[in-house]
Amino acid sequence: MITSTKIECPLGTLLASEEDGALTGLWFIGQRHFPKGVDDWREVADAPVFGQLRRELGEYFAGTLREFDLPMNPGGSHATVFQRDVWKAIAAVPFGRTTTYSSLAQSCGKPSAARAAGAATGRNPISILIPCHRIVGSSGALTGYAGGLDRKRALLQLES
Amino acid sequence: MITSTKIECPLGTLLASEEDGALTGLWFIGQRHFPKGVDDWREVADAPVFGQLRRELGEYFAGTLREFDLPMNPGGSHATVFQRDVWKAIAAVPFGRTTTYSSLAQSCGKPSAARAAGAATGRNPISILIPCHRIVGSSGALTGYAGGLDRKRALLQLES
DNA sequence: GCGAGGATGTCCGAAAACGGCTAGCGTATC
DNA sequence: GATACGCTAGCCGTTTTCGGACATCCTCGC
Repeated sequence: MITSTKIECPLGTLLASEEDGALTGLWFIGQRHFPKGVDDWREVADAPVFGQLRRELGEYFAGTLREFDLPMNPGGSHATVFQRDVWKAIAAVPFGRTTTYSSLAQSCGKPSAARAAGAATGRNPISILIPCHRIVGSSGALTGYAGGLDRKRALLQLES
Repeated sequence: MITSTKIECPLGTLLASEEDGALTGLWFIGQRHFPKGVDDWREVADAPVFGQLRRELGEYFAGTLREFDLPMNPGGSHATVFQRDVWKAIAAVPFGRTTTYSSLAQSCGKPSAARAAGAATGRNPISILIPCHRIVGSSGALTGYAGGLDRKRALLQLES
């Protein structure tokens, strides 16, 4: 059974989802690739991991926390191997730094799959914690963000 | 998290699956439409519902039980509305009786969907308890069974 | 420089194929 | 005449298949 809750942050309202004690998703309400089965989830605001998430997000936006630390399980069961690899590579990009889509592809052992890496980045289920906003084009352009480029800019700004 | 266990019965070995206290599946090992994600499940032989299932199956094959009674939740989340309707209709067929595919279709409000009803019957996730072996062609022929016609014959024999 | 084109894994929509079917006929067999 | 096969053409939800479209980037020809 998946449970969920809503969380307010300076950039808007987030929907968080949890299963078996691990965070499985975090999306801006109505963003691109917003999950579908939401109606089947049960709203439970006080699951342990949600409390921790609220706390850490608060500190992050206050500028006092640079690395999140809580149990995560992105994508549940229907994510592909390649997607998992990409998300893992994204998670390795440190606070305040950026990297490129082709560099991600390289980390996954598929140097020529830059475009595919872009697609996988867009499907990142855990915004902010898996910092897909730190991925930019090889020219340095922002190119895209499922939550909207404004938010991507704001997050990078916050980390600089 | 889905848990599973194996159960022996006179017709072969069964795989049972459970989630949140309800039985979600029961298949003959290796049958047609055997589930796919089995590797992600965890074997836990002593879940409460499994104990009850073992007991009731034992009595059923011994001929002393005619109606199963335990929490069921067929199909998890990715089953179709039509499939659920069909399975519900199948569950309504009493011990020792049979009905036809077209009659099933009728019960679901789609009188001309007999063939589709056949397809849905084949996908029945909970063998024996949802008695898809009690469904026959309009001529009385057995026509098909995901676990093999021999087992269908045997089950009908047992109930006669 | 600058535009065009190819490589890549996944999702999405549309279209085709596929069944655990059936009723309706035309022939064959008593 | 009855009954029994056997074929055929519709029936319909689901599955499979296929063709684009992407949060890209490098190369090659001009």
